[in-house]
Amino acid sequence: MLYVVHCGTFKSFVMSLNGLIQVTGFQIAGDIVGLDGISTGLHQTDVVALEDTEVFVLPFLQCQQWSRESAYGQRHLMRTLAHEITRNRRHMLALGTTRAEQRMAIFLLDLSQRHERLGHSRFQLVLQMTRKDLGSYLGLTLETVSRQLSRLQRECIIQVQGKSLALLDFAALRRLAGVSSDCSSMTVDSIVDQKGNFLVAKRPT
Amino acid sequence: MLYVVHCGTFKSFVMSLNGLIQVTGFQIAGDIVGLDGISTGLHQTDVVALEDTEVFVLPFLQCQQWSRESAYGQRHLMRTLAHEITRNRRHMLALGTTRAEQRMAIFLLDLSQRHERLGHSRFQLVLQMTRKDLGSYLGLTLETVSRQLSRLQRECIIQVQGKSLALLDFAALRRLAGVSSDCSSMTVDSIVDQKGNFLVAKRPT
DNA sequence: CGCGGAGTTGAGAATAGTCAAAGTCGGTGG
DNA sequence: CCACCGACTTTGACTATTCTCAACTCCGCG
Repeated sequence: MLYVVHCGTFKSFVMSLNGLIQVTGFQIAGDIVGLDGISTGLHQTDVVALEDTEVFVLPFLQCQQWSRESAYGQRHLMRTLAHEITRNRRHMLALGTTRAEQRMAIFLLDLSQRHERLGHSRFQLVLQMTRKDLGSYLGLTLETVSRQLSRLQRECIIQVQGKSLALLDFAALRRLAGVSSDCSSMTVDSIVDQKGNFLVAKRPT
Repeated sequence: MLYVVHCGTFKSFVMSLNGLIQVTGFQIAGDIVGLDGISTGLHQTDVVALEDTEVFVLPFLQCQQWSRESAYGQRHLMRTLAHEITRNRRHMLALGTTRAEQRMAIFLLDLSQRHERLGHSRFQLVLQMTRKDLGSYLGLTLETVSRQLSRLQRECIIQVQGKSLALLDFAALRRLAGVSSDCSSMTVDSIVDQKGNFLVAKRPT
């Protein structure tokens, strides 16, 4: 099953056998839940609603049929999957190369942008997730999350009041995030070498 | 274009506008390169060969056609995409929840396992990537990578000699990795709550 | 009013990063 | 064939960031 979020917020997370949990994303209206199980029927990701929610249910079978019958449907499905992959890549980049403050800034900008795309304010939003969930998503402890938020508030970049949040200084946030927050505009193409060395050594004829 | 690796090793990485680079994976024989551009035709990931390599080229169009014409082809394509997603999720879990030592152990076990699946030794392998690439992949600096390898060697768990590597003590490696290395065996299904709260609040009729 | 979960804050510890120096390896050209 | 060069690696000392543990506060709810 796929689930298309109609309203509300979800968190999705993976769990390892030894009980470790990593939140892999937060889904709001328009997002799709359950992509990872699309072929096997088995989900490796769990999902929990963070507030009252509504979803549309989309059975895999129907999805596959749609994809087979219409070029548009196929294209759309693959685009969605590919988008999920690049989204995850960007998050990995954040987890692997940035510090707590920068990660937080990237997250806030991303959330704001998604809110805006839904027709809501980009300044005023609600953090439905707990600090712990947010920490897990960002690869930080809940204390570090709390401290970062406090710090951003002290510097008058945001204003936090429990779960409600106001973004006061986008310029500062973007500066902290590095330009990297909008790397979605990247269109680097295909198999290219950094230094002009060999790329694809040979192609079998 | 999709590229199926026939022999050799690739690294794939994403680059943010400000020049930060994160290696997102290493591909060996049997792996597929270029999935992220499958629908848009634009790749957000670059790929570089780490040694002499051969690849099979698979145009998107052909791929889509195959998928449309055969249920098996479609299933296979989606399975591949979904697998890529879960693989990335697992890596995110590692990046977000583990320490350097544990990450290194997980990586070594994973590499060994993939080698074995190709019919090679699971004890003896070659790290084609530089320490810097490996560090980038693991979200660590190259110095930390080097130190971790040295430490594992000092404890007689592995033996390193430049790029060639021998795994001496799998039990110890698995212990360090936590059981999490084989979370591929997880079959948790679908939308489930942690505490038995609501899951999907409502389903539109 | 008191309880409990969530959040904040502080102090000290641990982990990983930074900077710097020295060592290794492989390849190139004299 | 050997010396040298550059890229890669190792190691050490020091620093910065983040984690851990713990106390305390805030808020919603019975």
